[in-house]
Amino acid sequence: MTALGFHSHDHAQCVSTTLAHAELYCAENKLKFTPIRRRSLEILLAEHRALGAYDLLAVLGKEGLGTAPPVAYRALDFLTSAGFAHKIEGLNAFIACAHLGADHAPAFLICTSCKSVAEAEADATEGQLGKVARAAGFTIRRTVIEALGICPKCQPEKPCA
Amino acid sequence: MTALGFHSHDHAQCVSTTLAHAELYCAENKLKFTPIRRRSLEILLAEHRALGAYDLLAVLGKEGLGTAPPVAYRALDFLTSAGFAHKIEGLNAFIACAHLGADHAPAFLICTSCKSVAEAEADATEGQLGKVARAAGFTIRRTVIEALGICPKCQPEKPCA
DNA sequence: TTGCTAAGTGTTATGGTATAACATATCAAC
DNA sequence: GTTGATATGTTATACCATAACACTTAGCAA
Repeated sequence: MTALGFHSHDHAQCVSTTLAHAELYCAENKLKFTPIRRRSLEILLAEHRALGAYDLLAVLGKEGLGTAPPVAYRALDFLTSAGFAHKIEGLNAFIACAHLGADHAPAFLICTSCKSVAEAEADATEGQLGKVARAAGFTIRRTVIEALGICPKCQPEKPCA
Repeated sequence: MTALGFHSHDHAQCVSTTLAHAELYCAENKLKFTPIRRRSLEILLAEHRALGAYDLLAVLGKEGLGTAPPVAYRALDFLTSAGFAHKIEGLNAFIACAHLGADHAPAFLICTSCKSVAEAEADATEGQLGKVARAAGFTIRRTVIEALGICPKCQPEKPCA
């Protein structure tokens, strides 16, 4: 279980391979990876940051792909349903999935200084939350696990670039 | 570590003792527990459910304590800062704290059927999230840990009253 | 081909959440 | 009683999200 997002990597490749996986996944599951949806995922992938729906919409608008809010929300609904993106509840914003394809319980480390977001796997049913839930007779359907704080690049010793 | 909220209890007493504790805490810390703030906490305490800011505002309004949104948000800011209430990010709603006074990292079990909310303690820095954060060199300042699911009363066998 | 159906898109309007900004009032400390 | 800090009143606005309906497109069946 590692947290992707705070270390450098070949970003162009990370984008293109993720898109390719999404393409494949849609083909296998008879999902329609339309231009708006594909482009929306590309836009999210372009950053390891969470984007608001209206941020996404602004980019789509510039490219002639739609200007009304439902355009963005529909694309985001599709991407989150397919597991290609997640919503960061603490920010009312969305981010491309870093572990594409798997049905998983994501956890996020969110830097409040530079706004970058790292995604980790956290099977909550095995952690403290799972223990509490079982003890209470509570059945977990979905978890929201987010840590707000300071990423390694933004630690006091080396301020964020 | 237990999850309060899904079992029955003496609610009137739970409200009054919590208010008394809040009163004491404010006196000790030179915080001003004004009528709006006190009444807002009472309103939240009256339910083991999360209330939206505008739900709270509606009640305050009926009682002549203010009708404009900032009234509710200021009261909620005070209550959350003092640790008397928490925001449930997944619901954009607020709930009275069940472990008043302690500076703690709350975790919530939220029933999507009857909307009741249980609060548990979850010191995230000791769990999986803490491990991931340390491995990534990330410093946690605040955590959002919420499980959406079905509470014991709402399990299929015994539908929610 | 035609026609049906399901899914996607375009658009308008509206609802729900949250805060900026500035005026006024209150209260404790000096 | 003046000052300064904090709280409140108020208006306006910004941001986040969805309802509802018209229209289009793709895939499939007769």
